[in-house]
Amino acid sequence: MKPYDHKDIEKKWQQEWDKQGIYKVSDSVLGKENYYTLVEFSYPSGNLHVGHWYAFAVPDIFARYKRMKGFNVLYPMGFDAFGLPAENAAIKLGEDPKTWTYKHMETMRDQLRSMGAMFDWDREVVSCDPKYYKWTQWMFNEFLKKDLVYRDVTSVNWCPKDQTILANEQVTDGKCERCGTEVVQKNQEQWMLRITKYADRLIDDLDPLDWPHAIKQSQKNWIGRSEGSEIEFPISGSEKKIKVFTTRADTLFGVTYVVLAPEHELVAELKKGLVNESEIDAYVQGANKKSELDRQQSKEKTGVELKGVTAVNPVNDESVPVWIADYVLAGYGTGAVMAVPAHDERDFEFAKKYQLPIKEVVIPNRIDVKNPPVPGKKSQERWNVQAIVRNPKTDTYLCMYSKEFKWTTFPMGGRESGEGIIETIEREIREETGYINLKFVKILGGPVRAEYFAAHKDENRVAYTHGVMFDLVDETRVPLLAEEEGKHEFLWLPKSELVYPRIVHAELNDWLSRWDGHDFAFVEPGSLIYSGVFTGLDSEEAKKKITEFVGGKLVKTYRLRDWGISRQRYWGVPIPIVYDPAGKAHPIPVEHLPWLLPTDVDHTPDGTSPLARSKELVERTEKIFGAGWRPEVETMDTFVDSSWYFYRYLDNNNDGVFADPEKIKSWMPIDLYMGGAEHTTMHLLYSRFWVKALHDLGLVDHNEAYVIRRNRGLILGPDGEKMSKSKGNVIDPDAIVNRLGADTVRMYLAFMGPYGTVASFPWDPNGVVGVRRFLERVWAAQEKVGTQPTEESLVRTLHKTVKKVSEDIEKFSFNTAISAMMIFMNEFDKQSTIHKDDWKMFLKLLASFAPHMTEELWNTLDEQESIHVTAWPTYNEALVVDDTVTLGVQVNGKVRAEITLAVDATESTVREQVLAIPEVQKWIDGKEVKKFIFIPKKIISIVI
RNA sequence: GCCGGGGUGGCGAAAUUGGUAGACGCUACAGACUUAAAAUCUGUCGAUCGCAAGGUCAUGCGGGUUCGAUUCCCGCCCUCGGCACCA
Repeated sequence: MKPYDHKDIEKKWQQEWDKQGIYKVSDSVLGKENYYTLVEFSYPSGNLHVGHWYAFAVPDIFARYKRMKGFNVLYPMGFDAFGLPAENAAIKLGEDPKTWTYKHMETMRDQLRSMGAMFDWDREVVSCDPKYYKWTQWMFNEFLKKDLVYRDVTSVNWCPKDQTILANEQVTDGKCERCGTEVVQKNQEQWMLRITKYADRLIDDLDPLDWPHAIKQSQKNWIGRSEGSEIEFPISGSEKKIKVFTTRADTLFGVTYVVLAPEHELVAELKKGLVNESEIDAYVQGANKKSELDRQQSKEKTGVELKGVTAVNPVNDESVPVWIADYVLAGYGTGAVMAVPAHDERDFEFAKKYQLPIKEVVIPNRIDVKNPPVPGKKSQERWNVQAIVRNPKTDTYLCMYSKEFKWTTFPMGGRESGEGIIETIEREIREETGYINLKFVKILGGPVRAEYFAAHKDENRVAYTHGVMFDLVDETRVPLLAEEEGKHEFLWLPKSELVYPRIVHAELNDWLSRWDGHDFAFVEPGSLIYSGVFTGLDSEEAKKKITEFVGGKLVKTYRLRDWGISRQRYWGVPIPIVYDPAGKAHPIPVEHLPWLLPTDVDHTPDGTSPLARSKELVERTEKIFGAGWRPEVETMDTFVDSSWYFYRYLDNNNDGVFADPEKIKSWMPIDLYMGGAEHTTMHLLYSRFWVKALHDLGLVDHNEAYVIRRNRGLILGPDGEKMSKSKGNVIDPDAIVNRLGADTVRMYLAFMGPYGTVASFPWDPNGVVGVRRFLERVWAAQEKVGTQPTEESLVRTLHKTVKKVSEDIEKFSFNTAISAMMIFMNEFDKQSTIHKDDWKMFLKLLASFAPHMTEELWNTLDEQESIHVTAWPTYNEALVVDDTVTLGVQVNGKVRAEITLAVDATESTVREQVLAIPEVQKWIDGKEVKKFIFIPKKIISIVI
């Protein structure tokens, strides 16, 4: 036997497979169903790291398995080749971005080939190839026709020194990462895509997808649909109105001021001639300087009043002051809010800081669980006060137990008309309990509404109750009223025993939360109060009615913004637009596509878009469209490239269409899409939008591209930290492949933990050696292959292994599949021979994990065909079911013995046998067996 | 703060979704082979008490449901990831 020389074997078979073309994928194969497995294509950064191996080599196991299972599997590979790093290299090293990119792709192709994956390289897609971006441009024009593309002004990061727009990732701590200059916000006209038009569908269509819950949730939050009202506040002495968006129209009576975002269009007009105009200017300028991120990071709220300007609350004609503050975002809702400090935490904080009034208009609404309202009884509205009387000496609280109704209450009573809260409750305490020397402590906030049935009056009550706290000064008591005498027992209870519903007040939990006296806004829905005719309504109902009453509109708003795709960069898809001499934009007709990226561009930044420096581009434009015509000089965001690349794998050479509709129909939607969790709200959302847009254009017949989505985890360095050069914990896959082989590396990655769950796994240099040891044992076992029948118990193990490995691969539990194969080898080591056919069966299981080594072993068995085109083995059902099973025997829930029984044993046949086991006898110890539980194939449990 | 994952030996992890917790691998220790080392092979390996048989405790913490809970319910703690003034 030759030693296991992975270098030889891997090189040999990679060449051989190439020669035989066993990974060429046809669009249809008779009798086979198409199966499309996809992993996000990668950026050609120049070097394959362990992350790439994890991303591509492990799903290759799955793809190979599916193929052996009889599917026509497509598992393609390509490059997301436009992007910033190539351009940075051009600026820094003076290298041409295209040369740089193609050089890196070449290196990476070699490295990817070393994986021994089943990529069909004939289908490769490269997003910077004009044959590809021709169709990116074509789609842009199709979207333009359908009004999905428009031009708008948005703010961008601008470095005044480098005279260039910066991506968010090029800004660190508000400074340009290249030169350290403070970055400012600049308004810039951009090409926008109307992704917001699809906001509802992007949310609603998520439900049926087999995607991780986490992604669905994040996308929903990211889109941030919220339903509310738009309400207009007229400005006193002006024709203008401030339109606000609110989700809490029910709190309209509680508005005490209105706030505009600093960028709000009305600010410039309203500030004119105000006493504090300069202060306002300064504030607006300050806000402009800060990026959105900075603004959100400062915790302290700031603002400035538009002194002299007032807005009119449309619901009650009250005048309220108008402020500007940067906690209000120009880009969300209407850029203006009505402030209700009593019911919104941010408004509350702001109102406290600037001493603005706080008006409570929504109160908690409780329905007593113990004495709920009785239908049919008459209902009475009451204003009540409850007293929480503390005895400071014992730290206990005064409660009254009613002998008649058998309930415990605080001293309480109804307010007579005209009577004050304190006055009322002091009277009630005196009359009901006799205590007279009390010290007032505080009122526990506003009233709480509660509905209950008052048994002593046989009527339903809607009570608005205040809570008041007192300390007992001394125990002096006066005689009770005659009618109160003997009705109650008085209890002094510690705070821990003040629990609802033991104390029957439905308001109790509200008192307890207000107890420590710290103020907060009541942001929950509740019942309206001090709200004119709307008083008593609950929040939900009031939202609609109040909006209607003031002539407002019920609207949906989204956090999601339209997608700005313009980039003032070189290395991207040129936006296929030209401007006529009057400056009007025209799409470039399809016969001139691809609209090529010019090559005569100097990459030194000079404040213009690089394409603007191309002479050739202008000449080309004038030649085609006429004198005075000018080209668009912007390129597209690279997320556009990756929004549709999966169609191009299906038909990557087609010059007449982005992909043949028949081919699209036969492969799409993608059966399985694996990738990184970092793409949750960008790539996965953009491409969903893109596919829906193509669908609406009638170009594809599916509405979603990815049926199953799984996110993979992350491989960490041996120290458990993220790999990084500065930490010196980077694992170079090339070196390990060289030392231990591709089969070992891909199999170890699969063995580290479950795939398809977001977790992180530290690379263990010893662990990978362990996998290599396993492969060595398999290699050595070829010596034992013969024509003698295999020992029966090993055959059984083999068939069980087939079952287990198949099931585990389906679940992406490659780690346990490998473990099952290890168990088989452990069994096999005890035997001296195995029959050739059984050995082949095992090799097939291992083939998708260790494609090179198994091919070599397969080949030595005089097989002509590649192992990878053979069929996945099937197991014999009779061989995987055992006829006996070992069960634990529990006595009072603790396992005390084991028993091996026939699988079809029944309770009646085993009962005597189980009770006779000495260990069981010992624990029963003559006691009565109360219960005998027999769960076939699971457990026996005896209760004594 | 909000949303979403997670917390199981010295480590990576298993556990048919309520049924004998820790499969498989790594590490460590002991032994065999060797002049020696590496490699390989054999054995031990959750904690604790015990000479042993065996007992007790153990799946982040505290409760609950159940004959039985890593799994279900309630309340906490910790941790990782994402988002964060969204009106």
